[in-house]
Amino acid sequence: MSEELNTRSQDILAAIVEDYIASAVPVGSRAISRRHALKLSPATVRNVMADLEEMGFLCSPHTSAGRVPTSKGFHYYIDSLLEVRELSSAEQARLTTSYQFKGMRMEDVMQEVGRVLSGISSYTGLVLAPKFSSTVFRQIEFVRLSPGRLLVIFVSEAGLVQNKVIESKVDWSRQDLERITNYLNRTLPGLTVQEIRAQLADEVRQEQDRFDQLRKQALQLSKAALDEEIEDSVYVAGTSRMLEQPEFSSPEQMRKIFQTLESKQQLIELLDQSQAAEGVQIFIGSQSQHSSIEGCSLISSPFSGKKGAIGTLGVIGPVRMNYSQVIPIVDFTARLVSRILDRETE
Amino acid sequence: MSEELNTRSQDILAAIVEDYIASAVPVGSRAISRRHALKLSPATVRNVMADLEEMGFLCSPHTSAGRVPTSKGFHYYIDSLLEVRELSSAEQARLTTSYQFKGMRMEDVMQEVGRVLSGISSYTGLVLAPKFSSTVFRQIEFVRLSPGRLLVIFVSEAGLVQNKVIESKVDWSRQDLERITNYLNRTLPGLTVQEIRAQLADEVRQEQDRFDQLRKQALQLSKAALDEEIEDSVYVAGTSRMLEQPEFSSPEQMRKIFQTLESKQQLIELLDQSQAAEGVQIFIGSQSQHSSIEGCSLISSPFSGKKGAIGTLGVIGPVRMNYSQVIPIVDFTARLVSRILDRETE
DNA sequence: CGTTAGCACTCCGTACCGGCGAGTGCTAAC
DNA sequence: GTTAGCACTCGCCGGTACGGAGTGCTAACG
Repeated sequence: MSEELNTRSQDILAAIVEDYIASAVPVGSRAISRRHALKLSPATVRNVMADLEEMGFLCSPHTSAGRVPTSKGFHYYIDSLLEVRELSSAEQARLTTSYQFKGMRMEDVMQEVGRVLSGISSYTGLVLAPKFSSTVFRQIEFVRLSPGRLLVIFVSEAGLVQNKVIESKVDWSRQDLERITNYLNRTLPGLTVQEIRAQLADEVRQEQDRFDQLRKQALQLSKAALDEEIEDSVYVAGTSRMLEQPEFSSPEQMRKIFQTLESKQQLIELLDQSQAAEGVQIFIGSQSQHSSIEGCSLISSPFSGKKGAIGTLGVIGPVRMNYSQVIPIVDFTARLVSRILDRETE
Repeated sequence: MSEELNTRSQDILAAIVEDYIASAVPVGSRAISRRHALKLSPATVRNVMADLEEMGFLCSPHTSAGRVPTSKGFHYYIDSLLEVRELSSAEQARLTTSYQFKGMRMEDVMQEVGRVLSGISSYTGLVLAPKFSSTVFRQIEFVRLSPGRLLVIFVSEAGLVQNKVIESKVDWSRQDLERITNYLNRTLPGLTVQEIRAQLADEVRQEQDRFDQLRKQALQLSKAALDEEIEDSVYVAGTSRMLEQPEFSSPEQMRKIFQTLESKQQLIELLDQSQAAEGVQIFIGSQSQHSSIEGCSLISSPFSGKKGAIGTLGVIGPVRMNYSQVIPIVDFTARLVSRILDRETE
C-alpha cells in the first residue's frame, strides 16, 4: 500500500486524477503534459504513467485509450496528494446563510441539511439523525391509543421528537399515566437514554423482592418505553443528482444505486461506519464491502451536541467526486449542525 | 370526445392497448390478428387501425412501425373498455397479510402502505398522510425548548403524531404550560382541527374586551399551536421501479421524474387533486398540467377514518401501466387503510 | 359491400466497412 | 534521464447495404 512515489510521479498522478474528476473520460499523456505546467513531454509522462499503471494506481480501459485512476489511485490521491483547503469566510457565510433554521422542527433541520448539502455539492446528501440511545432525555409523554396500546412520545434535549407504540398488558388509567409521566419528567432530564436504561435496570433489580405492585408495573412500563431502540431516521436529498453523472448511464447500475438509497437499513449501515471516528471520513468505491454502491464514494462526518446525540451527515456521489470541494463542505456542515444541536439545548 | 366506436373497433383498440401495456413496443396488425381470437385478417385490422388513428386514439411513431395508443386512446380504454375485476378473496388475503401493522406508529404504517403498494404493483407507491386540519384532536403537549421557543406536539385520534416549533413572546413557566395543556386536553378531544380553529377564533373575539391577561395569552398560545398548517407528510416508495420502465431510458426524462418525486410540494399538489373526489381516480400523462411527469399516470384514491383524517394513496408509473391490475389494488388498499384509521380510534 | 390476399413501399435496426484521431509502446538520438 | 519519431492499436463516426416488420393500396373474392 505505502509504495513510495517520487515527486514527479505524484504530480502526474494528481494531474490525472484531477483531470479525470473534471472530465470523466480517460486522460492521455498529451493532455497532462500540456495543461499542467510540468514541463515534461508526453513521452516522459507516458513512461511515468506506465509505471503508475504497473503499481496499480491507474488502469487503461483498452490500449490506446487514456488512463483512469483505480480506487487505489484515488486513495493515494486523497491520503497523500489532496490538499483540503479551508473554506473561505465568504463560502462559510454562504453556507451558513443557506441554512434557514428559524422556527424549524429538528426533523426539518435534518432534512434541510441534506438538501443544502446536496445543493452545494451537486451530489446526493445524506443525514443520519442522532441515535435514540445517544440522545439526552428532556421530556416524555404517554398517549393511550386503545386498551393496552400506548403511544410514547419522547423529546430529546436537542428538540428531536421520536415516538413509538408499545403494548402493555396493563390498561393504564389517565391518572396513573400522569403520575408516571410526572415522575419520569422530574427525574430523568439530563441523562442519556443509555444511562436511563442502566438506571432502570438497577431499579428493577432492587425492586424485585419488594412487593409494591404498582411501582413494579410503572417500572416495567418505563422500561418498555425506553428500552427498545427506536429506528433511526435517515434523510436523503438530491437523489436525482446521481442521474446527472455520466458514469451511471447504465440503467442496471443506476437501479442498484437507487435501491440502496431507498433502503433505510443499508444507508444506516453505511453511515454508521463513520460514526465511531472523528472528523471527515472517506469511503471509496466498494471498499466498504457494500457492493451495492459500487462506483460510489461516500464522504461523511459525525456531528454531535455537547452531550451525546451523535448523528452522521455526508455526501454520496461517483468515485470521481470533487473531493477538494466536498470535504470542506461536509466538515464545515458537521460543525455547524453540532453547534445547532447545542443552541437548541439553550 | 365521446365518439362512438363499434364493437369491433373497441375490441381492436383494447387489444392494442393491452399488447402495448405488456410489451412497450408499437403493436402491428399481424400481432393483433394472430394473438387475439378476433378472426380477422391483418388487412382488416389495418383498416380499423387507420380509422382509429384518424380519430386520435392511436398514432404511429413513423410509417412502418406499429401503432401506439395516444393518451386519448388510453382514456377511452380506461373509461369504456377496461373491466376492473374485483380482487379475488385470495388476493385480498394476500394484500391484507402483507400489511404488518402490529405495534407500528402511524408514520410507519403510512410508509409501509407505500412500500407494499409499490411492491405489489411493481410501480412507485405514494401516500399522502392525512392533512393536519382534517385530523381529530386527541392530545396536545408543549415542550419548552428555550426562552420563547416552544415545541408543540399534537396527537390525532388516529395516532398520528405531528409537531412544530412556535415562537412566543411570553416565556411560559412549566406550571402555566401544564395548566393550558390540561385545559386543552380536557376540552378539545373529538373535534377536528378545523372546528377547534373556529372555536378559538370565537373565544378570542369574546375575550377581547375583557381583561384577563393570562387567559388572553393562553388563547394566543393555543391559536399559535393550532392555527398554522403543519406541512403534510408524503411517503414515496419504490422509486427505483421507475428505472425499470423501458420508456424512461432517456436520462433527461428520468431526471425530471425523479426531481418531481423528490419534491414534496409537487407530490402534494398531485395527490391533492384526487382528495376531493371519492374512489379511485386516474390521471393520465400530462393531462394534469404537471408537465413534469409527462409520460406518467397516477392511480390514486383518498382514504379516511370515520371522522375526517383524509389522506390519499396511489401508484405512479408509466402511462403504459397495468391498469386492470393496479386499480383494484389501490381501491382495496384505500379501504384497508381507512379501516385501520378507524381501528386506531378504538 | 365488407373482407381478404397480394404487393410495392417505407423505414428502423443491424452489421459491416474504412478513415480519422487519440493514445500507446518502443527505439534511437539528444 | 529525457525527448522526438514512428509504427501500431483501437474506439468512434459516417456511409452503405440488407433484412424484417409493418403499412397503404388495389384488386379479387364471397
